[in-house]
Amino acid sequence: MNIGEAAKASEVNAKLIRHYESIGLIPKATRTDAGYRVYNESDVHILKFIKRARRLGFSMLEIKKLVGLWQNKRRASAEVKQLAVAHLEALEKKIRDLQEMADSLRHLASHCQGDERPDCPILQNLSNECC
Amino acid sequence: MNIGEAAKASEVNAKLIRHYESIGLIPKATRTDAGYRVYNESDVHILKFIKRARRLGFSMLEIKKLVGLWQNKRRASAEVKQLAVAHLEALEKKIRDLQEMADSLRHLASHCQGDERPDCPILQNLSNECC
DNA sequence: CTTGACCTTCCAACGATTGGAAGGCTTACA
DNA sequence: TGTAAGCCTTCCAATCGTTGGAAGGTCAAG
Repeated sequence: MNIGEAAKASEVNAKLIRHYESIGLIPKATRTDAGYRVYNESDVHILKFIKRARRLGFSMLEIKKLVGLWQNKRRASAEVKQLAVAHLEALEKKIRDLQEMADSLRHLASHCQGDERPDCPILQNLSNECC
Repeated sequence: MNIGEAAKASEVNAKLIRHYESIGLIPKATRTDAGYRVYNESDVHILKFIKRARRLGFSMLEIKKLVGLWQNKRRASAEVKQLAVAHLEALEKKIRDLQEMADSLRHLASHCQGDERPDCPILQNLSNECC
């Protein structure tokens, strides 16, 4: 399987696969005589694993650790859970932050007439010394 | 006021002020003979405006537009509101996405024993062909 | 006159991904 | 056998907002 076929099979962009190799997230692929990267089902499996972890919002560093734990048959599930919970808490914090922004903005927007007149509580708020 | 004083007054890092100038978000500051940037209260006001807009999650491009609208006394509040609502919707979408990630992860983590044994539904899920 | 605290510019990094350019390889078709 | 399309390769750059450092000039106090 060359990189294009592996990309199709894993649904991970070929460029991204090379990138993952360059940052050491996946091992260096073996090459054909012409220098083409060669992949097998197992490599595709790792790529799919990575893609799913990305969908859960894990960072590359976290995924590197997850892949390591995944491939270590003797890992303790506590290690995985700790990583997952830490990430979960980061996600929840980010959600709270965004929620706060959205709430403020919703409040401001709801008080703005949104017509042709210049008066605008949104700009007033951004402009105000207070708050 | 030199850049350090303006930074203190606006609570915007001096490096960031230079950066904002370089991307055209704020006008080029006048200089002393020695080349030092000079700021006044009005500049600090703009910087505070920018900082508050950042806190609401607006992008630099959006803030550039907001500053323009803010300084245009004849703007229609509808223009501001449109910008705000578009950003609000983007925020809400991001929140939904993160919420989905968090929900999935919470579900997985809750089913993981988190002990010394290797069995781990989190890794199983990431590894699975299905889903 | 020196020291330290400021200022200047330029260059680079973060994280994850995407894009392009320039060149080599493979495959299919005339 | 030639050639053209469509792969592959590497390298470099851009995104976004911010932060960091290096190397050098300036200012104010001791």
